[in-house]
Amino acid sequence: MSASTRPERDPQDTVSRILDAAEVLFAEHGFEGTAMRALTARAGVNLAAVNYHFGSKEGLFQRIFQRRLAELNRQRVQALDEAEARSAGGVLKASELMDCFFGPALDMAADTEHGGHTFMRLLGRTYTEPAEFIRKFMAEEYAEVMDRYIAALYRALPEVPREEIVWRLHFMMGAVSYAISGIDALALISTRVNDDPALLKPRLTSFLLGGLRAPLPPEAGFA
Amino acid sequence: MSASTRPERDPQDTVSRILDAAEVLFAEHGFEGTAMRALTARAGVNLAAVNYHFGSKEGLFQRIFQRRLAELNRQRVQALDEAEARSAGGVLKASELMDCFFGPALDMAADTEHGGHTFMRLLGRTYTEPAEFIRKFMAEEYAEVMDRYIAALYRALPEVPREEIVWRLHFMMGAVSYAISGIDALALISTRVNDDPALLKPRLTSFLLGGLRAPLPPEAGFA
DNA sequence: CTATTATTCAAACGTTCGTTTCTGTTTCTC
DNA sequence: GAGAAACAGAAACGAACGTTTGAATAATAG
Repeated sequence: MSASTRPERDPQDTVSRILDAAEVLFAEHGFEGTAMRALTARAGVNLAAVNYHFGSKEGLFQRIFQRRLAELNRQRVQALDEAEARSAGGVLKASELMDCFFGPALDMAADTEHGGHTFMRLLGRTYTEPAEFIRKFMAEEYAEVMDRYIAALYRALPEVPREEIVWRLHFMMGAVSYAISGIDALALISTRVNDDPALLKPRLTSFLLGGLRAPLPPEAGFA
Repeated sequence: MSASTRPERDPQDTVSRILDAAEVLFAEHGFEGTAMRALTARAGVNLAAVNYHFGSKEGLFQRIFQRRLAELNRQRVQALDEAEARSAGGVLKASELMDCFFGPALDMAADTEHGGHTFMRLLGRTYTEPAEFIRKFMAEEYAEVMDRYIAALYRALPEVPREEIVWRLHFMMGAVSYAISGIDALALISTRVNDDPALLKPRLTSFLLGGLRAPLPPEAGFA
């Protein structure tokens, strides 16, 4: 059994096995709550493999976000590019912009076969546990796409002050993030509800559009 | 220096000093990310004090939620009771219900002097890191208030299916939670924005109402 | 005052953590 | 096929973790 045995493991396999296992465990137990030994055991690799391939646990965490978040925001920018090209200089409607921005995120969240859903849950978690070492990275990754969408939304809704748009985009991202983290939090507020993921997107879209186009709040601060 | 020295420490002080310090650190670094030694050092108490007074780290975590969450949901039920009494059997408007439900949360989040703001940040985190031992407790704590508000919202908006109301309440809680966690996540999406906490409440309320009253999504699922 | 209880404290417990080291094995290069 | 580079694997590293212990001190009751 020397010349006939095939190599038992794909050479590039170890890295992606670690990434997949880590995505699941980080999403489930958080960064601090995930032990290297549990992680490597799930991936079926040696304990030292993470440090060898990613340098450290933090390096692994960062790499997970790189491969997913870059792709997500690339899709968002591309969707906006295409929509703007289609409109030929005209102003895009807010509903179109919403589809371009949240569509890729919701599609990724609906993908349960390639880990997209898992990553979106992890992303939702990470917004609320802003580890210092990931904050700067996230800000860079989001800078371009945010600037472009805020500008486009302002053109679509000139009657809404720019600052209000920033706030409402913030609110919307919160709603989406929770909607994706989904069943867990939903079970908190009511037992047994139809959680068909195919229905989430239209539900969420109409809710978000309603919020985005809501009447402006009464101006406070006159005293 | 024997008879003249006063007792140096308030007897009940240790417990609340621990609770306050833990609230801050759990909100900042999460449950797993907070070390007992860092916690007791911040509180200025002995390392063993947490286990003595709360049994365990988990016991302390649970106690934090008991003292705040019970009060929060008590205010919500009371606000609903009073509104229903005022209306004398009439149907409450959705905007009134929103004020009753989210008002106490936003007020608590605006209280930076007694730790209310810190706790609401911790609460937002905890929704997304559903530790098994806290999930059941949260569900119990929320059961009554959720049932009552969902029923009241359905009376206010009979044209919106009950299931849609549950979803939209879910979306709204997500938006509120992110809005409260606030500046941190907001800095991600745009630099320099007016973050006056007094303006948050009206901003958020109009956004939420817009979403709650939005046109229903196109019915999917005929295929 | 004495006896009892409640609390504080320093020290140590055993365990688990992320990381490193070093040896063995495979894979590529010439 | 020899040498170099890349990778896998077992074992150990020191540090930090949550918790426990037992003695010292403060408060309380009879």
